[in-house]
Amino acid sequence: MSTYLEQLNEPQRAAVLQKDGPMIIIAGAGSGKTRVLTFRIAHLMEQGVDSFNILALTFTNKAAREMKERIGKVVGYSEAKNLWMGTFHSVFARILRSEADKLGYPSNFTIYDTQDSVRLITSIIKEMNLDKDRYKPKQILSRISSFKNSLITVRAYFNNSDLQEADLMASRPKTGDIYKEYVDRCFKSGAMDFDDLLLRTNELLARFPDVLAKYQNRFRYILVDEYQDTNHSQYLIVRALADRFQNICVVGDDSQSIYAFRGANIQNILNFQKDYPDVKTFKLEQNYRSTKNIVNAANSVIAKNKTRLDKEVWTANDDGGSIKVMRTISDGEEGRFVAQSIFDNKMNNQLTNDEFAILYRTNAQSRAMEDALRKKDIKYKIYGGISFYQRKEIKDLLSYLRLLINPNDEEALKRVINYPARGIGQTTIDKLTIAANHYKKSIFEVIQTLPLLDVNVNSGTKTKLENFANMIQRFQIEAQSKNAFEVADLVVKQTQLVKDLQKDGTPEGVSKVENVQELLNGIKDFITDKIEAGEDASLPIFLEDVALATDFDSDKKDETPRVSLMTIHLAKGLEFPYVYIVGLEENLFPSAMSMNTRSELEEERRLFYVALTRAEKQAYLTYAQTRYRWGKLTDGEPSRFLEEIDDQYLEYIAPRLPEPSANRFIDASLFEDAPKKIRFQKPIQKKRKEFMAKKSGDLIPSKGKMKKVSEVTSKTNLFDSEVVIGNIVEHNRFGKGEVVGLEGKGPNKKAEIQFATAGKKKLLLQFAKLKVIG
DNA sequence: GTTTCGGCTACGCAG
DNA sequence: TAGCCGAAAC
Repeated sequence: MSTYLEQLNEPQRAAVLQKDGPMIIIAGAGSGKTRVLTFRIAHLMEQGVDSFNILALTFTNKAAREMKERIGKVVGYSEAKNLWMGTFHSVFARILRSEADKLGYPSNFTIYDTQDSVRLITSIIKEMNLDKDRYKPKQILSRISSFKNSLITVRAYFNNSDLQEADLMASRPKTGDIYKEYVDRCFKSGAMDFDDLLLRTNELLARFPDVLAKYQNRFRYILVDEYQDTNHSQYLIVRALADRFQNICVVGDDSQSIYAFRGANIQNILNFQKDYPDVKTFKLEQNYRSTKNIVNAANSVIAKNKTRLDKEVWTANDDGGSIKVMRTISDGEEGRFVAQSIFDNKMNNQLTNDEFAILYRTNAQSRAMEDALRKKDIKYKIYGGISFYQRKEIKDLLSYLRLLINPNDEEALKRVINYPARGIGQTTIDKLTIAANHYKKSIFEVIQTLPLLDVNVNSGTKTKLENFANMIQRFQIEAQSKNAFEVADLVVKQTQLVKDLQKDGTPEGVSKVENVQELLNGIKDFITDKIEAGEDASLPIFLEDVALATDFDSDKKDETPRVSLMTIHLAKGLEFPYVYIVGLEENLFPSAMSMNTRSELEEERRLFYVALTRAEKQAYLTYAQTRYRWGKLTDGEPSRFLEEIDDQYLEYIAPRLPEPSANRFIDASLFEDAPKKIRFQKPIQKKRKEFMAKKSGDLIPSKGKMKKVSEVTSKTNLFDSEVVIGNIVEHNRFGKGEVVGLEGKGPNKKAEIQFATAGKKKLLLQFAKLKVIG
């Protein structure tokens, strides 16, 4: 028996050894799921399954890379290289490229990102003379996206009176027309959006039985990770591919299904047993990641959900510390608390930045955290938000590259046709667009054949257009003999893109130039990496990687350790010793938009479950009483999720005020974001009010675990985690002193302090108003 | 045709 | 607060 099997527990081993037939692995948080998947694939290969016949669909490209790496260690890298492993989008984008002609697409089709899609829809709405306030482009796109994810094509839409009626009732009767135009324009541009990558794969497999047979035959063993987050479109692809051999293994955790908003259907995992009646079920319930306190607290919350598969997550790990709950007066103070706490934990426990993560519900919350971390000089990295590839200067350069690969790419063309400015304005673009629709050509084709067409542009503009088209064509010719980096470099020089950025001279301009440089370096790295791996290093592949890249994919290896900041959605699958979950307020988390239905609220609760189960050693939960939202100061109440955690796992801690500033009596930073106005508490339900009062220390706590009350004085009570031997502290009466000893536990914890003037004293931390100053 | 400025709106998560 | 869009000025 191979040695790796000995590293597994009983259910893990059983799941690895189950070779054929449909199977489902219900994997609780931190239950060693990746290890099982890895070993299972390695085991299949050792059993003689050709790596070429295995398809593994992961949630991120990074997960795929890491898994390949680990499998390589077991079975050898040359074998592992042939595995088909990646996200749905990247695997099927690759397959679609090789089959594109069957669907009438060029193999160099562009992948539109959300921004491209929104811009296209915006221009369609404008061209159709529709009210953009009624037809909000983002909303329309999300509706179109949900159509596509449910395999509702334009034709299906117009055959479905319910859908049309729904749009009519929503005062958006032209939704179907926009959908049709959007699909047509994408097709004409040789572009697929994210949803098309799945929809067109379905189309390919449905319309071409020989293609289906080919891939069924190739992918004899299929594994799908994070199955609870697959949408209908993905579900159908998997089912079609697995239909012949039925060797389908799905892994997931219904408690961690958090992507309903993009069409994920939790029923896929709940119904798997119905889809494959002879399915073998495995449950991984032992958590290896977190302390008992964290696991039990998370269990106590998720138990409130009704829609669940039966399972019991447990751990043999230590109890660990209680989960710390912190109330602050503002989002700014919340940030300072987190930064201070990270600072203290680092000092007291000899930790590095990368052992901490700050998780939030919305990207907008990162700012307060960033400010506080920067002030404390703590290095951090933000994941998500506006990614590198979405920056204007980067997208502009990428658009040139896209355009020379696929000149029909309308969104790319519109971005660069007048950037840097070359006298081709909106009026001209509008005329070209009309002509393109009329002649059923792409805009680029219209420009190329301008003399033959009846387009009302003056001769000066015609020359400018010709020059532009000639330049793109020159790039295309050069691209045939040059590599991706050389082409990009040429584009930068010829278009004078960098010169344009340099001329404004502002710090933003400088950083933009640096970004362009970084992109060029990125292309260089891409080429080196691919050539080393013996893979395709061409420009189209680079553009595809970029289009499907997530923030984790561009992780630099050499960097200094940093605190990770990200949304909870992004944190799925990750783990950190210390986790701060911030912004635990009603209307923020759970989100105000997710409180209308039970299922929405259950999804928010799963999201909280995901957040909590990221923590290995210690979790902190914070909330702010006031917060800037939409540029306004708003009041908040503590999140219901705080109430839902069984109280025995929580500890409400006191604010530790920031380090003294130059003026030791008045700390200016305390007032930076003081509420500009004081509002009266709005009437709230009794229970919540009591809860809030309790958590905030205004009432005497019934269970005696509340330890702190004062926020007004500059000195405050200190607790277990916050004072260590060697700390310099300050006491109201005794002045400064050094902590020379600690004894007792919890509320009885005492510190022995050598005061400079008052001598040695033993003080109960629970009562002594101390301030750590060094 | 290009640039700038002011008003409006947005903060829900993502491949 | 920021980013976007349309109007006005150049």
